[in-house]
This record gives sequence, structure tokens and C-alpha cells, in this order.
Amino acid sequence: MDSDAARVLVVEDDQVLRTCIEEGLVDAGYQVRSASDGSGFAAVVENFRPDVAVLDVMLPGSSGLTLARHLRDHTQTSVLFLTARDAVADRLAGFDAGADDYIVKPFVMAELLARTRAVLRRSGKLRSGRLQVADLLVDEDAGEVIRAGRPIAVTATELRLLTYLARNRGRVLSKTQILTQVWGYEAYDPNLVEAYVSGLRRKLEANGERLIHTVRGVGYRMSESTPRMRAS
Amino acid sequence: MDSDAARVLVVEDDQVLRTCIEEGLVDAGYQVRSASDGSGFAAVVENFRPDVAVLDVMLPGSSGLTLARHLRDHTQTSVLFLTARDAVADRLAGFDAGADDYIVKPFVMAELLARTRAVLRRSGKLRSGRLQVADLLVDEDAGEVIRAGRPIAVTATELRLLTYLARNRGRVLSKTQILTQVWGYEAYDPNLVEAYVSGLRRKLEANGERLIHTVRGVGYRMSESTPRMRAS
DNA sequence: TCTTTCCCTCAGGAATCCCTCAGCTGGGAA
DNA sequence: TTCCCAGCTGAGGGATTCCTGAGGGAAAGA
Repeated sequence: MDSDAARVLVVEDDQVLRTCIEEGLVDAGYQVRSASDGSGFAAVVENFRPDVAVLDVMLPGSSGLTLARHLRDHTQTSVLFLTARDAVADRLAGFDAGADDYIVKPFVMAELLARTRAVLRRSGKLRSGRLQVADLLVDEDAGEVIRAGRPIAVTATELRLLTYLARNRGRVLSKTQILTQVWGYEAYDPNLVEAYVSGLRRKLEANGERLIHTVRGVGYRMSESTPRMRAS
Repeated sequence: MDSDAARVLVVEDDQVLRTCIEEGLVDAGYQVRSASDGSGFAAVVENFRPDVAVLDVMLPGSSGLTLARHLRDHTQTSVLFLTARDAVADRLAGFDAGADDYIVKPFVMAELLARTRAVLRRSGKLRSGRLQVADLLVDEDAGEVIRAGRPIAVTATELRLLTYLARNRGRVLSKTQILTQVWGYEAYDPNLVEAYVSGLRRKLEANGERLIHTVRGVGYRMSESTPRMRAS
């Protein structure tokens, strides 16, 4: 499992954020190495040979853009930039330097994971992130949701929620758990989850039975059908 | 049993609540250590190396958020926050993503146990939460109750009670004990327990023999069959 | 800039759950 | 047998939880 796990290199100077990212990636099954700045970058890249690098654009010393150019020139490593919201110029410069994608701070862990997967998949370093529950197919990387052969249009937030539910299919997830994992701590109103579940249901149930079940007083569970197993 | 029991660290300044949580976790088979504030936190973490930390957000001295950051920086410990209902927005807003779940006070011990297990399972530190008594299967993770292959619909409270009974199968539990663990009441109307046991029996015994036995004058015991103590 | 889409909030209504009450049942002792 | 009391259980009201349509504000796209 570990040997063919993708390798991710994180360079981020804010220690709290860096550790946070690191753990999120480790939890997701990646091999991770991290650094707070660009010192010794070439050596780390040489040794660790990351499949993807998550780089903060603003770094003390050499900027993330410089590191990205180094990667583009010397490796096949994909690049994922972290950038502040108002630094629009950074985005353009980032793509010029060979970035594969970028994420605007502040962001939710689920988004970073999704983007990382997408980048890895595009470069052929990861098998597809497809999840299936009954006749529902969620292609996280492609951002596609298909039920009974018919594509269903979902928004970015709906996709994150659906992915989280599908990945934990068969388990009850509390609303607070969903809020922390899908929305982060900016949101706290359980009704937010309810509203999104409601929207998802309307879209999903147009072509089939209910997949997102309410467990009153506990949370939601995604599963094939109401536990109607075989009777004797 | 103890050596592979998960380790839980509790930090809560209210002594009554802390002791309560501690006992509940110990009863559930965890190794527990607790503290009333963040002093010496790093040392405790270093020595005890908890799998999960239950942290009160509001603490004298350093807040639970600070402790959580320390954990993120130095360990792989999962975090479960305790917070007052009206403080959720204030205290958690702006906190960098990554905590695993939070529980709003006031809460019931059974819920804390359920959430703790969910967090541990997510990080692969715990075996599945399935309990079996005779042909009754209580799947706490899925929120499902199945008897003889047939699913049985139970409410959240019924599930908490049933889980508590099943986890302590073979042992006699007093009504006071049940009220404390399942409802969080110190002392209350025993009829509340009686009423719920009654409801559970009706649902469970539709498909089989009695599993929740009355021990007159003492309490209830869940077990496969009536132990025929002194017959003759 | 203008339009479209999306995200989140709000509030009313529906569903159902929780707990209480009161009458009943049955075991055990005198 | 009779009495007493712990335990059982159906009914119902208040409270909670959940669902969902509508709308404002913000971001994205044209």
C-alpha cells in the first residue's frame, strides 16, 4: 500500500497550515514530505522524487514560482500552488511557471485532496478516483456524477459532499462531522447540511431510489437501500 | 486487551464533567488520561501518545484550540472538541481546518463514546463497532439493528440504550446506571428506562426470543437466554 | 459592466421523537 | 389466598428534528 502510494512534497512556511496539510495527505494515504522554505529544495526533490508538489507561492527566500520552474525544468513532478485570494497576478504567473492547478487560501482540506487527486490522475500517476454506490457513479477527479447512465450536474460543494458521503458509504455521519470535513470550521449550522442533502436528493432521485438516508437524531448515511437484507 | 486498547486524552476543566467522561471511556475499554488544563500538555502527550484527544474549547490558560494546534504540529492524534452550543461560531470560526468532529454541550456519554469510536475508526485505530448477542446484530457505525437477517427500525435513543446493553451483555445494569450512561441524568424516573425497554422488547421480540431480561429489584441484563440459576 | 450561477441563511410546516402519566400485570411474601 | 410493590405498557402532548422553497449577497463568467 505504501510502496505504490503517490508521493507528495509540501512547501509551506506557516507551520500550522503545513502540518495540517501534511496530516490530511497522510490520512488520505499519500507518502508526504514537507519543508518550510526552499532551502535544500533540489536535494529533497532528488531524493524523494515527488509525484506532485504543493507549493505556497509566497515563501521566505526563493518564491514558490522559482521552485516550480526548477521542477518543470528538471523533473516530471506536477505542481499545485497555494495562493492568497487577492493575489490574482500570482495565478497567471503560476501557470506560466508550469503549475497544474492552484488553490486559493483559505481552503478546505477536502478541496486540497480533490485537487491533488485530480492532478495526479491527469498525469497518470494515480488510478481513477471513482466511487460507486448502487447505480450511482461519482468521478471525483473528472467532477462527474452519473446515475443510471445519465450525467447529473452538481456544483462544487455538492460534489465535495457527495464524495464524502460515498467514500464513507454504509456509515452514519453526523452533521458536525460532515461540516468539519466538507466545509471546515467556517460553517456550523446543521441546516446547511440539511439544505445540501435536500438539493442532492432532488437531483439524484430523479433517476432512482433514495441513496442518502436520514438517521434521525444521528446524521446521514449513504447506502444502497434501506437495510432490507435478505429475509432468511 | 489493555495493550491494544486505544488511548484517549481528556482535557476538561470542569472536574465533575471530566471525571464523568473519564469513567465512561474507561468503562468502554479505553486507556484514559486526563488533565484540567493545558499545563504540561506537551509532556503528557509525549509520554502517553494518545490516539485521540477530547478537548474542551474553553479552558483556563491556553484554549483547546491551542492544544489542538500543538497536536497537529507534533503528533498524529485525532481531535474531538467539546463546545457550548452558542460558542460554536465564535470559537471555531477561523480555526484552520482539520479537526475530526465536535460535540455540543450538553451531551450524553453514549454519544461521546459513539463519536470517539467513529474518529478512531476513521484513523484505523479501532476495530469495527459491531456488537452481537445471539442473532441480534447492532452495528453502531451504520446505525443499524438487524435480527435474524431483518432490519429493525430504532430511534436514536433506542439505539444508544441497545448499544449500552449489548456492550455490557451478561451483566446486570441498574436503572440508575442506565440513566446515567444513556441519558446523562444523575437520578431520574426509572420508568423512563422501563418504557424504553418495553419499546425495544416489542421491536426485538417480533423476530425471536427475549434478550433483555428483567432482574427484579436490580435492573436489566442482556443475554442470549435466561440463565436458569436455581431451578428445581 | 452585466449576467449567471452558486453559496448560505431564513422561516414555516411536517414528521416523529421523547417523556410523562395512569392504569394494569404479575411475582413474592405474609 | 391476599396484599403490596416493582415493573409493564398504551396513549398523548410538547418539543425537537428535519425538509424545502425563497431570497440576498458574493463570486464567476461573458
